[in-house]
Amino acid sequence: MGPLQIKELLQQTPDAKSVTLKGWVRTKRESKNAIFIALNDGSTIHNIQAVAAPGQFSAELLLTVTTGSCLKITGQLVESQGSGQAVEVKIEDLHVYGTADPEAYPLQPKRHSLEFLREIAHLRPRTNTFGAILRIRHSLAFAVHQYFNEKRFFYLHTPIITASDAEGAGEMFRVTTLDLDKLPRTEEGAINFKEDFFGREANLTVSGQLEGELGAMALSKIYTFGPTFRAENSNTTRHLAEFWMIEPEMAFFELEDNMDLAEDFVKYVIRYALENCKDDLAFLENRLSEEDKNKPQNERSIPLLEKLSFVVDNPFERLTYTEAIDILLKSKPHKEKKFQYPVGWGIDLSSEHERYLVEKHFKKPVILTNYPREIKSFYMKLDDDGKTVRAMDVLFPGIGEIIGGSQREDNYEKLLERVHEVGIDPETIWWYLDTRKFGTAPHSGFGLGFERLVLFVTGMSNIRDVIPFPRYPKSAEF
RNA sequence: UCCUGAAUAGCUCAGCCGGUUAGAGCAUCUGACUGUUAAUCAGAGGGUCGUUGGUUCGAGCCCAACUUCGGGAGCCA
Repeated sequence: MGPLQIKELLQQTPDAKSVTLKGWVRTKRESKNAIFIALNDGSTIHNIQAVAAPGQFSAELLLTVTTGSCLKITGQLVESQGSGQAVEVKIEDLHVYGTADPEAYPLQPKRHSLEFLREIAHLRPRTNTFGAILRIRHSLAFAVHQYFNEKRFFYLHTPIITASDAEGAGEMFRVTTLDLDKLPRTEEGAINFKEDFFGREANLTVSGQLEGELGAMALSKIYTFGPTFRAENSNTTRHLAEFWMIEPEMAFFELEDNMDLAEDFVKYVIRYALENCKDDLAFLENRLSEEDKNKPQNERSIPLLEKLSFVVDNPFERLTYTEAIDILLKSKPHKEKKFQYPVGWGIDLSSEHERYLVEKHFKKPVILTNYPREIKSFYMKLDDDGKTVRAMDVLFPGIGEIIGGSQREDNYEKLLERVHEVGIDPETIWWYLDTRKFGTAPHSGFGLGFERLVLFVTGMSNIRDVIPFPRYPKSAEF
């Protein structure tokens, strides 16, 4: 099963047993009586210190041990003579797997900007910051599956390629095998997609929800967790063209059950990270507070662990859209005309409004419900007043909307009416409408953008830094 | 896509009112020192200033376009 990793070795008792280390050099320090090599293999944020005696190895060999080079070291695990670490490895044999020319290797032992690291996304996982982020990302993904498994949800694999263009969740990436230089035409001159691979137009999915509902109407509780694609020309710190989405869908869940699940779920995965990623979170918290030292007092943020614990330990604030509008109308920024966009019943809340509610008024996560039907999707269940729908958005400080969900319209006639209203051809989603024809049931679900969750938990500020290889307009290098 | 700011050494930045040979810190290399902790001290090498065009006797600095990046907004998860 491979050699012991540094994470395990650091926990062992230093009894001079022979061990093998494999990893990448972070720093090398040479002194009169000893040569110190800090080695990291990504299993933990911590490095292990390996020590050689001067003259033990040739100068030529030592010259190739530079930051970024990869080594295999065998030696004895002993108690460290220096302070700063409990154990270290007394080197007996040293082999260089791969060198890293210090003049050419871009990661040197100094602080680099996140913007620069984005340009070298193939190497940035080797930094402390990205190592921590990627390990936390893994733990959160694992917690997602563990949570749903414990709650008896089934993991449903919804298609990545879809022929449905009715979801209305955004611009789509086209999938085709047609020769772009020689497009087949119909007699009318339009592109003839009958000759395309699927015999029709196809795209990358923008959401697995509609297929998720099909699963819920058979298995009762399902969730999806997969990549999602939006061809929007969005250039922000919160959007990606390719991102991972978690979408549970539950039969016999009403809006309140949906909210309970969303809150419980988010708290569970954050708690999992708090319990299982202590070292990485502590590193990121420290990194953030170092950054904060350069900021004026009033712009400093609360420490990361404190922020996460607060979210886990306190109930989310729940209120209706109508109540939220009332709060905004009575708010100071509205009275002083500080809002850029006008406030009034019927508006789609802009991020300044959401930020006011979450960050200024309630100072905690907020769940907004019962939005006007006009600003929400066709599949959301109409309230009895006919004006609002059973929608819910979970808003997080600094992130904005992290979850969007609703109770779904389960009445065939009402759903069909909405389909016509928003201009969807019912023929294209006949299979979706069939669920309301055959054994319809009240059901609910929501979607959570995984990267936004990772953004919140790591305290990072740009979504491009919480996915290994971000995809966004004009960027698909790696 | 819109608004706004930026682009100078490997990285992070400074560069005065347009004027001789473009500076610093970190990194790298060399030396000294040291059971060191992203060590410390000294020295060295390294850039034609994003691209194109323009204004000018003269442009890193002024103007225009383009490209890329940051921040904000919209769309959303």
